Amino acid sequence: MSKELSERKKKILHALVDLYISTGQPVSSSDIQSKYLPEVSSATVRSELSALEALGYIEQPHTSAGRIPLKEAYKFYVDSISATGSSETALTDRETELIREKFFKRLAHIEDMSKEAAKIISDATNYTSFCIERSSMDIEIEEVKLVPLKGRKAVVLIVTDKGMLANKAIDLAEDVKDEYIEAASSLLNRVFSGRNLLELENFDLSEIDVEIRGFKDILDEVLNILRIYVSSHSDTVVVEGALKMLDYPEYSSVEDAKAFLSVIEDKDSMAQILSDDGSIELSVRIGKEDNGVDRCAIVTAAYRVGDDVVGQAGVIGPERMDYKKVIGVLELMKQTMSKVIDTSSKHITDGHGED
Amino acid sequence: MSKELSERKKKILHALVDLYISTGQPVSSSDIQSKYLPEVSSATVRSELSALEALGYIEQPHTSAGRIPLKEAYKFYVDSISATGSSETALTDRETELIREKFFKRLAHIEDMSKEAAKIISDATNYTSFCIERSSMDIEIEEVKLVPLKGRKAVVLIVTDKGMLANKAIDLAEDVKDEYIEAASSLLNRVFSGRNLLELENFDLSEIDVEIRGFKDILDEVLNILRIYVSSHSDTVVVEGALKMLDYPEYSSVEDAKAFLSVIEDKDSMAQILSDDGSIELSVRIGKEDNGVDRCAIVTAAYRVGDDVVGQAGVIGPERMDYKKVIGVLELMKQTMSKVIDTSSKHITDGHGED
DNA sequence: TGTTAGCAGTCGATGGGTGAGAGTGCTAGC
DNA sequence: GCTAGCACTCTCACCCATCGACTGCTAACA
Repeated sequence: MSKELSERKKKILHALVDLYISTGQPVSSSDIQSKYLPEVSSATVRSELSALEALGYIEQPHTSAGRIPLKEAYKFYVDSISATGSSETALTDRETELIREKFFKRLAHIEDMSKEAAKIISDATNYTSFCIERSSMDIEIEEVKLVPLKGRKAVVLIVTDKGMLANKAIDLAEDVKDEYIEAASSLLNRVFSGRNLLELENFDLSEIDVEIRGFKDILDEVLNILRIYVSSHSDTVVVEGALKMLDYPEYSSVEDAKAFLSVIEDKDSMAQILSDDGSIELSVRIGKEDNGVDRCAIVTAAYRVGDDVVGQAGVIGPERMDYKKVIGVLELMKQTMSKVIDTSSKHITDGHGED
Repeated sequence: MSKELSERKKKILHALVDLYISTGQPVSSSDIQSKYLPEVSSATVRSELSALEALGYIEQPHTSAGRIPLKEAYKFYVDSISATGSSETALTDRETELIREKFFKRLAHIEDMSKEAAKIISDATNYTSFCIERSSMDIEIEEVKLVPLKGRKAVVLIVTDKGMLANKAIDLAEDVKDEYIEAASSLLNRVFSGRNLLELENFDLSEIDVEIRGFKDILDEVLNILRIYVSSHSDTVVVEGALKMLDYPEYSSVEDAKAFLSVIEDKDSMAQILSDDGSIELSVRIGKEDNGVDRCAIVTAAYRVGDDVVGQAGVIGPERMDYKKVIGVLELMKQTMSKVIDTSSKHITDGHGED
């Protein structure tokens, strides 16, 4: 790929992508000429176009058709957007304000923040969006409580520095005395307090078997709760507006639609697809992936609190995507998410049990 | 609709639906004759067919095509299945055993039982399936506990007769003494113990304002937790295999597919669609609904524990559905679900908190 | 009266042929 | 280096003829 294109070639290439994004139709030399380059003739544009085709930027579906952009053309286009101070023409001030407002208003409840964020992004862009929360698992247990209930039941409470708590009702073997509960409580605290959740994965009870004696069952229970917690709180992926992709002619056949949806709805494959560019500020990937989302472009942005990346959000759509708008919205998301999380993480978060 | 069809008409109608279900193509007189009625000629079948058409059971897409079943024909077909001791030919013994085994094995964890059940049904039938859990809300609060944690935090535990528990960390205004906690605990118990969750919806704190004094905040918190619990634990709907519908030619256009999927994935509209025949043992609804799932058949079965309907599961598919198989699988579901729930409801169920 | 064979009629699906339209590449001239 | 003009290519939409699948009807038969 030759490093530098002439200014006119750049202009033409940019125009072609612009037109293709808005119409979805192959772009002809005269389209470009009349709307973007009135100072030259279409024949000139044509010769430039065949040069660009030789360079691998664009192609013709067939001889008598216009040109459509290839991957390289989109890359060039995205680069040229980011270079020229992104959010300049993408969103109007009014739109920006509206979206920003939504972010601040709807993200008040931190529990399903990623879901709400994905919704906002999908609504604003009209593409399928996703949000992935990287659970750092850098969570420390502060306190473990064993609370006796009526009957032979008890509840285990686990309090962490991030304020989360897991609880589970357990059956006790027999009616037990307060002393037993207290002893168990203090043992549990000695064993678990101050530990990081990650260490627990290969935690061996025998390390501390001097004292366990009658408490083995309870220790096992607690360990089990923690393991379930860790495994169920790995990265969570939320997808919103999956069906929006079907609005675009790229996915007008049911087979394609089905293939797309089955990848999109499988959290695991999504997590994997997105794992590559976890920490990249703003990543744009275009074109063939060997993983089922062919002919797609994926734009992701990481949001962070302080220096830590806590999640990513993004958009998945046809290659022919309104990159300007998408990038604009995602920039907005980054700013607001970081702020919202930062302010709300000071409060303890809640969890309500499930049946 | 004339009350009784001649035996031969019944046989022909049944044959027609059978053939149409398996091929999806309009059925011709000679198809029926050769495969189901070799003792008469196709001309005879033809005259019977036009009689059945006049009766409103079947129709011709166009003059030179075979007949396809109408709603009435499906109804007749389903009735004739249920009449002849359903699960006779539907599933082989081996299949039955396999499915039954799956039910017993995979439904061990009661938390996501409906999800698993839906999965099994969808796998077994190859149709989109759903499962709806009717949360009776007939839940009584047994005990409320206020557990102090380190710092200024405390956890509210609510234990119900169904074993569920909701918890939430709350901030206390200031460092409080044990006596305060104890007093609050006993007040909470006096106020809430023995109450049914449903009464709480329009519960007025002022009723008991004699004693609340310094405890108003905590009472509010608890009430709030309960309300959130009630609202988030209304009927839950799970859908599995939504994309399977797209395998059937009935939904080969993207528009149709999209319309279908957007109804299916909206829990509320699903809940509404299914609310009609909540307590019906086995309900089959075929054809035009004014709610978005056109040209669909919906088969639902209620499962119960004792006399209470605790949920429904079912299948949604093209009118041209393998009713024998579906009904067979759902029968199996009813039996096993009831048993599984009954045995496992003796244990207390757990809930682990979320962040 | 019910059943059957035979036949004409109807309609959808398929496939080749045609003409219009869109866009290009090439060439010659400025 | 640019441009006007023109020949060329290819798709798309349309028409038309043909084929095949069924039916409905009629007349004959038990």
